[in-house]
Amino acid sequence: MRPTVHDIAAEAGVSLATVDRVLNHRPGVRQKTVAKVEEAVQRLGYVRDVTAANLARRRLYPLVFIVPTGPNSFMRGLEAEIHAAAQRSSVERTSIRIETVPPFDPGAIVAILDSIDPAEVTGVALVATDTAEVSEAVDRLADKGVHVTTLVSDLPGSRRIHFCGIDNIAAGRTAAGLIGRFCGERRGKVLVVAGSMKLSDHMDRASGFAAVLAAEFANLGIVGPVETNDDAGAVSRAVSAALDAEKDIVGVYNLGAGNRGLIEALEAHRQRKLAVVAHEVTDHSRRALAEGLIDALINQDCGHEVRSAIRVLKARADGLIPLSAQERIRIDIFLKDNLP
Amino acid sequence: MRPTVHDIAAEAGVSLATVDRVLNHRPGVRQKTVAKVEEAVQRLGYVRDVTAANLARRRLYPLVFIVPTGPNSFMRGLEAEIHAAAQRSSVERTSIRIETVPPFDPGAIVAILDSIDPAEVTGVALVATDTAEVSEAVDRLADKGVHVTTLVSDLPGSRRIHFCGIDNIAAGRTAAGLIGRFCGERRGKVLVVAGSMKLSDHMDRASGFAAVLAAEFANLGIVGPVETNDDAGAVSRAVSAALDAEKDIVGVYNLGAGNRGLIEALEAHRQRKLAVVAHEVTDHSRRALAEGLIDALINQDCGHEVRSAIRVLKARADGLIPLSAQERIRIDIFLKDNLP
DNA sequence: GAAATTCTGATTTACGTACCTCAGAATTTC
DNA sequence: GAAATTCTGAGGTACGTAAATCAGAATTTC
Repeated sequence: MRPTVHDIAAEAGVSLATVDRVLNHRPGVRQKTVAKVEEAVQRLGYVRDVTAANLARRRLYPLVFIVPTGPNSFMRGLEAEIHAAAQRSSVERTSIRIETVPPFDPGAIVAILDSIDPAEVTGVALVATDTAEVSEAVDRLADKGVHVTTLVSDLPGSRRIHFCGIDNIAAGRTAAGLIGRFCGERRGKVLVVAGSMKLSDHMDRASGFAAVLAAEFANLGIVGPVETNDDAGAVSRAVSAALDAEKDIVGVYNLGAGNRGLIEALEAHRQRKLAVVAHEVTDHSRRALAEGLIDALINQDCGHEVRSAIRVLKARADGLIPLSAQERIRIDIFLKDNLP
Repeated sequence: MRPTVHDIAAEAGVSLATVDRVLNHRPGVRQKTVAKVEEAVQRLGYVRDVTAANLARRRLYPLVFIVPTGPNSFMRGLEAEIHAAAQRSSVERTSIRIETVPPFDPGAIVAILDSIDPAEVTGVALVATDTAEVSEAVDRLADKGVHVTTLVSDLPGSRRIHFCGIDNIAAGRTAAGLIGRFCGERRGKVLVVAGSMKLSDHMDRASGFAAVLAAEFANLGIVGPVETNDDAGAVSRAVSAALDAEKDIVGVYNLGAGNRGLIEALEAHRQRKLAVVAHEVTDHSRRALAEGLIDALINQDCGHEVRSAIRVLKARADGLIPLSAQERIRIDIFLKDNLP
């Protein structure tokens, strides 16, 4: 049988109240007694029953999620996953509020961050644009004792406690590895399309991609990255224009959103033999993958990301350090053959 | 505030004891009263607090895992993950016993399955060889009220409640998609190496691979599958022999274990340009991927599989139906660029 | 050495559920 | 309509922990 607080009270020769004080770092216990209790804990291998503790403590975890609005399918999927997590609130003792902000609008994010009351919120998860003002607002929140974790796109300089997203440099490298291998011996250029270099995830993907292409695929060069602000129309125009202008383009890597536009352009250039890699499985990209317009999709499971963010924020609220190995978000690669 | 049993007692105008009888399907309640209570549950949206319930009932989940012995790195990794899960037993209220059996030995599996006492075990997870005798032993256990889930390799005809593993047909298809694309315009053959066609996972991979190669890559044919019983020496000899005999082999797909042997053979044929795909990330395969001997690894996260098996068995023991979407194990693809 | 302060123990209630007993009400049976 | 049976309510204890109160012991202060 697993030992309880009663057992360690008996073992240490102190009362239940004292054990409780030591375990919960409450004052009013002599150093010598603390040592006795801790020794008993060690000896019996006591571990607190978290479920019983939470029951007794009636603990709640009020969390805030900040996500951009707009037609971006991935972000809408993310929001859906947050809603799904909110449905499980009663079971997980969370209470989740979703705040939406216009995309690419650091000011709006800052306004929300600054309006958060530390008495009412224990943790915040946000999809960040990587600018100094957002970073500073995150630090201000951290000062107030609210833990912040970034979601999908990181804020490397800030005091966020964790990043719930994929390693985007590795994602870019992977895209290069795929396109490079898909092109085989062919010589030519790869068109790189990005949303905004204000997003650290896009920056990272672009640099990872460029690095591997340069190092391992001497037969391939790069056109771009072209910035589109993740607008499908802009993506479509940019890709069409590039394909028309440069006849030696043999591959396309869309590292941002707006796959609808990418697909439109590809449909108009079906006769070109292109190795195409894009990000995120959505209804559109899934169809294009099945049809062979896109060769591979790199995906991050936003359900995992949301659940991971919640776990991390809850753990930190309880003063625990989350196991980073457990919380790693994987870079999923989908061909049409392993699409779920 | 989330409603409790007290609330629904008040709402239904009955006593706590009656609510308890209804919720736990205990006898002694008139049909009319049952309806009143169930209505109140609906109206207030009551959900049982599972943690409190488990606390009160001091529930334990004794589980048995059956895994093959032998040098197979993947199986050793699987066993390590089961041990890791056993470490968390006190938190998860499980008590996990690991039974090992010689690989490819249906008789040994049957013996263990038949020796399991339903009074002492609530669930079993096993790595199965797909033979009729094992399938029948699983059904006998199911009759006795012990839930069984398969792990890694499935037992399709049996009454196992769940398969914790990847879709191996899709895995084979994916391998074909990768090798096909990696080969580009080249013409030739792909060598397929398998462990044993007695394992349903190997069967499935082989058939998925063959189907996609035939349908989509007319330039490529198949040599094999060669059976090696997952022995590294046998794999090495088989690959070397095939590469020497057939000069038009342009790719190799090892769908079983024994990557050590595969790597040995590839090292001896470094001058050949081969698209190579294998399964499972281990120390050896990881190194070979980094060195470029292997182009891609298809992986299943055995940690996920073990944790999923535990969740499923616990849920079924409580009479719940696990969410199959949650429990899907993904087909991971690793290039050297996204290796964690 | 008395008073003030700090520490410790004993005891109690609570969290939400399970499960038990016992008495009394309601219903059925003869 | 009495007896037998079935149903329901009231109340309690338990699970392992948190948190509070209060009294008494130990220690410090003057």
